[in-house]
Amino acid sequence: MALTTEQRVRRAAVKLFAAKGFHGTGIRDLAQAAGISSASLYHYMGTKEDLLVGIMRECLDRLLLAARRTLDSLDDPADALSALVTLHVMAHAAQPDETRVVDHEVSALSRPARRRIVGLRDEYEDIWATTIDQGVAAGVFDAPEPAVTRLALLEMCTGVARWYSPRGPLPLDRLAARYAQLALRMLGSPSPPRGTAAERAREVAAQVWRIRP
Amino acid sequence: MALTTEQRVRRAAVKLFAAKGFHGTGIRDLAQAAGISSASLYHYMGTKEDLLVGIMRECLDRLLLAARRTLDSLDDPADALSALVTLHVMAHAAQPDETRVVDHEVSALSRPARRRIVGLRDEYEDIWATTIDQGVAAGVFDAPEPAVTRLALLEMCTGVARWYSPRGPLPLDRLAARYAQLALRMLGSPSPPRGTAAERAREVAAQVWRIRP
Amino acid sequence: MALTTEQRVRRAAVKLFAAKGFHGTGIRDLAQAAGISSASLYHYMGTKEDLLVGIMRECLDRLLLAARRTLDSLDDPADALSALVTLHVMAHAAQPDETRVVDHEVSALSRPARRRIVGLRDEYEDIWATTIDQGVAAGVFDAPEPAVTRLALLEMCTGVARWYSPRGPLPLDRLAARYAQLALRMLGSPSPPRGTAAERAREVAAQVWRIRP
Amino acid sequence: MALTTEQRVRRAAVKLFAAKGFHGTGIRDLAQAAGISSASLYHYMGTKEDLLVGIMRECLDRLLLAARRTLDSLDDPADALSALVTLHVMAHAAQPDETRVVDHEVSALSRPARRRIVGLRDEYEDIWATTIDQGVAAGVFDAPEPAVTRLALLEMCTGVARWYSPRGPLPLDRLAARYAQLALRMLGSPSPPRGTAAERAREVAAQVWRIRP
DNA sequence: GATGAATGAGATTTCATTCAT
DNA sequence: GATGAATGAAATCTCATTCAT
Repeated sequence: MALTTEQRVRRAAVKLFAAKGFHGTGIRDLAQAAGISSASLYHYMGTKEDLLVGIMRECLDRLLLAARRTLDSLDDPADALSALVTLHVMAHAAQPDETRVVDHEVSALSRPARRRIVGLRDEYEDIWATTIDQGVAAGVFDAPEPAVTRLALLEMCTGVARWYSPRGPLPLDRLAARYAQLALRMLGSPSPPRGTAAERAREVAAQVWRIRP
Repeated sequence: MALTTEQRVRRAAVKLFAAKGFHGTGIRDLAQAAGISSASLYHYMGTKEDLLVGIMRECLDRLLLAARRTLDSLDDPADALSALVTLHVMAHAAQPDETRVVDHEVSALSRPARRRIVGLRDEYEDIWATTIDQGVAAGVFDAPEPAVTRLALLEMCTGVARWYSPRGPLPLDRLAARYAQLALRMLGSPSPPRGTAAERAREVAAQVWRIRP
Repeated sequence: MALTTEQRVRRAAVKLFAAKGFHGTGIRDLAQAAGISSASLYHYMGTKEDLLVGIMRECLDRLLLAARRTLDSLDDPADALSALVTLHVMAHAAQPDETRVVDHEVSALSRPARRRIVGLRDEYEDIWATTIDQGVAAGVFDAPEPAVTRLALLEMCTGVARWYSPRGPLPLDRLAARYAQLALRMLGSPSPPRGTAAERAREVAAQVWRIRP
Repeated sequence: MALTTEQRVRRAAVKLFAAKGFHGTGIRDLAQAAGISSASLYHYMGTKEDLLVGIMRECLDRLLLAARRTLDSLDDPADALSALVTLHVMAHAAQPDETRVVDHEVSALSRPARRRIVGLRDEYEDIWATTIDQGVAAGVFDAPEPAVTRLALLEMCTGVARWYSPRGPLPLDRLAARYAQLALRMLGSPSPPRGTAAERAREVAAQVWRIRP
């Protein structure tokens, strides 16, 4: 079960890009962290940018997969949003480095790569937008400016990656539940989140990220 | 009222650091954007890092000043939090570049500079923490995990800098009001934000950032 | 009358590109030969390719200038061809490094640069083609395949850059005269080259390359 | 009749060295063009330089062999020179890549390899020198500067490799005949080239290079 | 025979910074 | 004040080559 060199490279990159930024991370830093020479690095990646793109793609692909898989079995908008928040928070708490890279380094991408990555991000955000709209239409959400509310929610949840520590006092599932509560409050939703949503979100998280809260 | 060269340098740096990151911005980029030679740059700044520190200091100093000045005349915790949210949102919407630099480039600082900047940031966040604690103690806020709520609030409000555009459909004061509402909802506060808080926040914002909403 | 650094760079490049080829010459070789650091090199050139293009352009520009200036005052096709050969040989004998670079390193150019340089070369060769055609039309040249003859002539004369040494037994003007004779023989021209052509060619060579035979 | 891997490597090298130069051709380019991995390349060649030397040796060996075999059966200097020109032109037109490599990449060789290759080239040129000298001695050639004439002839003929295309309008034997005529004109030889010389040259070319004009 | 893995050395180019003018 | 000239260090990436499998 030892890691392959390729995996070691990827992990080193994720950690360093998150800590020092893409431009702040040198090829030598990467090589040293992966335990190989900087020339050998080029067996496992194309350019440094390819490495970045790979990290971002995988992270966003998983987020999209998780969101879609979850919503497939949830009809109630409050449940759906609850599940989205739970998943998003779990993902960002469990993979803070990956998600921070996705969040912070878009500007480091070349034009064509940026277009692709932003496309994925937009797909993901569209899922949130749709869910919110459905809740508003159903009369269970109160969101005068749905777009503003969506962005507020997303930024709030994404921010978890910037401060959550598994070594802190709050276990991951408690954190996620708390955030789901905050989200429903923001939407003026009277109903407390039902267990089903959180249950479903946890199942999917376990499948997609192998998170076991 | 023409800008001094020093101001031009500062503004160019803010824009470029925000757009491409500190490490992604070269000294020559700065010089070109400021309209001087890269050698002349060194008359107006110390090192590149000094420039970054200056930008961050000023931004945080203003935020702190604004927060303190506002709270001086507000007793009610709901009013106080309302005002803090309003100020924070206005600052981040009106100065997205400055605040993004503060937010994203802490890792680019050397150890001693980082300590100072993080110190300022912590001072600022302490004001929020105190305000929340007071609301909880007074029974007007429902925040089982006050620290989590504080971080959720801050990330939500800070995120404004990443997406708000003055050319969008939402005027700044409406945005701030909406965020204040969201914040109070998150805190389970029954009382709608009173006009005084927003009023006071706008006064201070006008003094500190010359924002006229 | 000391050389500027830029001139030293140019000369070093000409010598090294001619001796070891463009790809065989490293940036460090250039810097060392020019007596500056490799970083300083970039004050005086853009990229290594820009340096190559500059060398080629200048060389071809001069060749074109010389050819045009000469033909302006020569009507007789035999005289004209005589003068072209004389100029070409003098240029290639006096500037063997420049001309060898033009001759050998076209394949090292990027697509757009190559297009420009080959364009210049074609302009120059067109002058030869026209001159030969005129001689054939006038009945003074016998060239069953004018294009073949032109290429044979050009290759023969260009080759001078690959072997001629000013330290050899043959002075430059004797060499040029000999080549003019060979060229007219190849064209089956009965008339010996008149003095006017060589005279005119020498004048122009003195103007364009400051050659004093 | 499929090619062996070794032949594929050799041909790929010839093509690439001719097109991009020795230093401009990477080991990976070679491997890709030969359809094997770059590590496998080292089963079929020693170093990259060995490959170059092999190409040059073979090319020059064949040229020498052809020249010697031809002259064995030709006594008349005009016939001999005619045959030399014919052979040289045919070789350079039929194998432009090989001959261009011989011509352009001598400077890429290490000292000892260069000595050997230049030795072969000198042997070959000596054959031309001797033939010209004999013609001069016999009074059939007019060459005031025999060495200059030899170099002019060789450069003219070698140049064929730089422009001749089998897809052009001129068949190979017509081209060779034209060049033989040009050569004899340059030498002031009154006699038209007799059929025997061309005949013999064609026979040898067929043996040595399997050229069928 | 064939190749993925590996690398030290070196490629070109940019970096932030200094200094004489 | 302003800048062209200069540079050591470092950037990303490629080089030819070796070797265990």
